[in-house]
Amino acid sequence: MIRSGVMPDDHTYPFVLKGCSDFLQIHKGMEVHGVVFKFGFDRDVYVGNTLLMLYGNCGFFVDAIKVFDEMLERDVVSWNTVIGLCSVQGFYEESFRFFKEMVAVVPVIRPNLVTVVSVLPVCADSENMVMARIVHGYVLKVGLLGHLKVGNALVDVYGKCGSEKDSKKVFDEMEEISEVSWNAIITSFSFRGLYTDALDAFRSMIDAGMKPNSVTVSSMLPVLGELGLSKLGMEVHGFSLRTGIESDIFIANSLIDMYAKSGLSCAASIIFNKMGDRNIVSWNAMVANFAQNRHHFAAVELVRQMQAHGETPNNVTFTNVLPACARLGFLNVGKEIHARIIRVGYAFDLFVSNALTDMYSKCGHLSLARNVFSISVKDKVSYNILIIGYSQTTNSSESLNLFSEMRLSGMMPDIVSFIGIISACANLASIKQGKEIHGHLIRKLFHTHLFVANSLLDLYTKCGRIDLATKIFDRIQHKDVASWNTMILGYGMLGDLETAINLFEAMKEDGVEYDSVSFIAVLSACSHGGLIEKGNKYFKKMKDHNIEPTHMHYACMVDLLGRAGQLEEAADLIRGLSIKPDANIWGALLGACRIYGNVDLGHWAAEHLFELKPDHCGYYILLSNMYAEAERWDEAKRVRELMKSRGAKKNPGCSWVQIGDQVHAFLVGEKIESLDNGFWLAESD
DNA sequence: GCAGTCCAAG
Repeated sequence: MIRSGVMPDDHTYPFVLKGCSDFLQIHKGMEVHGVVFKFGFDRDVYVGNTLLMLYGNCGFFVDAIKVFDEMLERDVVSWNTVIGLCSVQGFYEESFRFFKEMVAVVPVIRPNLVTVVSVLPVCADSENMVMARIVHGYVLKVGLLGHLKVGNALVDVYGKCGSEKDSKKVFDEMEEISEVSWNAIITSFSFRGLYTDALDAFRSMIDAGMKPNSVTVSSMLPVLGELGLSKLGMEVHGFSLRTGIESDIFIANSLIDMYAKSGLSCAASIIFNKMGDRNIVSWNAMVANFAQNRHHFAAVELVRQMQAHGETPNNVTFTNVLPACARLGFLNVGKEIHARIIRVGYAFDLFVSNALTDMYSKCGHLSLARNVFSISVKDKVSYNILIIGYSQTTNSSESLNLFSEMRLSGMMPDIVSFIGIISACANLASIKQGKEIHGHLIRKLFHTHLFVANSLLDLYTKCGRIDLATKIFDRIQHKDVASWNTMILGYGMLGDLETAINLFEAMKEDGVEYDSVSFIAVLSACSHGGLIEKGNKYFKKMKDHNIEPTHMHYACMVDLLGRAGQLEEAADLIRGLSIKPDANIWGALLGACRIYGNVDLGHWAAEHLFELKPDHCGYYILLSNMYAEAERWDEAKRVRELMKSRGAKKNPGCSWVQIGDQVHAFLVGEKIESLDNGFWLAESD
């Protein structure tokens, strides 16, 4: 053009600049900017707007703002562009400032539809309800509400700001509704955790004759997963296959999530394996699938594999894999991950730091958990993790301290916090404090919550108030397996074995499936009552319920046989085990040998216990006492010396609370030594 | 220029 002698004018430059902007040719663009400036064309509003877009698109945000500031004339496009740029950069406050300026300072230029639908998502991202209402007010004032896109954006923004009621109100008043509107209202509900409402909206959408699209499906699948409606999920899966949207990566990812949350781990794996291309979300969903469905090792392994596939773990990956480490007790893997988290800068992510706190707590390192907690941002969940963590240690009173600290820092305790402190009171056998909390719960109407009621059962049974526990138990509408188990354990502990066994039978009639703990409860009741036949019957019954006996079940059986004096049978049971016997099993045998004075078998059991728990003084004392009773003084002395040489420390004296605690812990399957040892220990010490 | 997938505590 120039070569042919025609001079470009102010109508030419916007096109040239637009070209530079679209192809991110910043250097060419700057050259043109120079020319424009030289000829004074930059005063032209169109030229100014294209310069703004050029710098904005090429990532030169500061230069873009400079252009905007220096513009002599601005139109609505200039304002909309600068608002859009701020929004892309995440400068939410600047977006709002420009919007407000536009409304107030510039009377000729009125924000239009484009402005509104640019600003509203910014309100949504920053969850700024105040700003959303300001924009909404403006929309009403200038009559923009009739526009479908404005309505949709409002429905969305209210949902993201946490007010599904406002979403619904806008939605109901909209003149025109599209699938986008339906999708927006569905996500509003699901964002607030109102999954049933989301499902209702989805059904209404179909009733209204609107066809769900891929966005609808990818928003609905997590809802179905949360509600555990895998059947409906499968139907939606079928729908996706028929309509050909199943190859959409969002859909595939949410299918993995839906199947994972419904406990259908294999179905999730099939989707994952079939996927053509995967992104980080696909891998994360799959890690979550393994972690949530108790394939903890596979979860850890998959994080390795994803890196072999060139994917870098992010904050979500870490929050997914840490619970798996916690459950496996993989402290060292957890520490490695922690180091990695610090290196890549995710340590300040709330979810990540909470997952780390929980990992350390579950691995039994409360002091490390506390370290993470103290240097991180905290929310209710952070406190709850530690409250629950300490509640299961000998330092349960720390739970109560944290509970007060949490309230002092202005956080409202929720159901989980209460479950934690009730559990702490139960471990402290602190009935007075427990009752106070119970009263508090009633005032808050939390007491009817199943998990809360179950922890109250635990409190009262541990404190020996089975009468109060029974009162609560009878009032629970839909008792779950834990409610029944706690009561069976409670009666078993009290020695009311008949009631314990009756409850076990009643549980089945109530339609509640037995779990592993139910059998521990009933077997220990049988062993305390010397009910060998019943015990054997229940032990055999486990197979019918597809429950693999664990160490604890075998320990109960050894205890059952041993207490009844069938020491050889108990020893045979141990010899025939396909798993390596643990301290509980040997401990049960040793306890029984002590009762019947069988020194040889006792010695055999103790040898294994010394190997498994060399620092534990109780076993040495027990064996030494047995030799002493058999008047085998030399051997008694030798065991005492062995104990000294290994540095095993005597436990401080046991109060009845600690004994009760050990008894209960034994019954519910904690790895604390067997019942008798607790009593003997107290006696020997 | 409006709608979408993965995340911690019981």
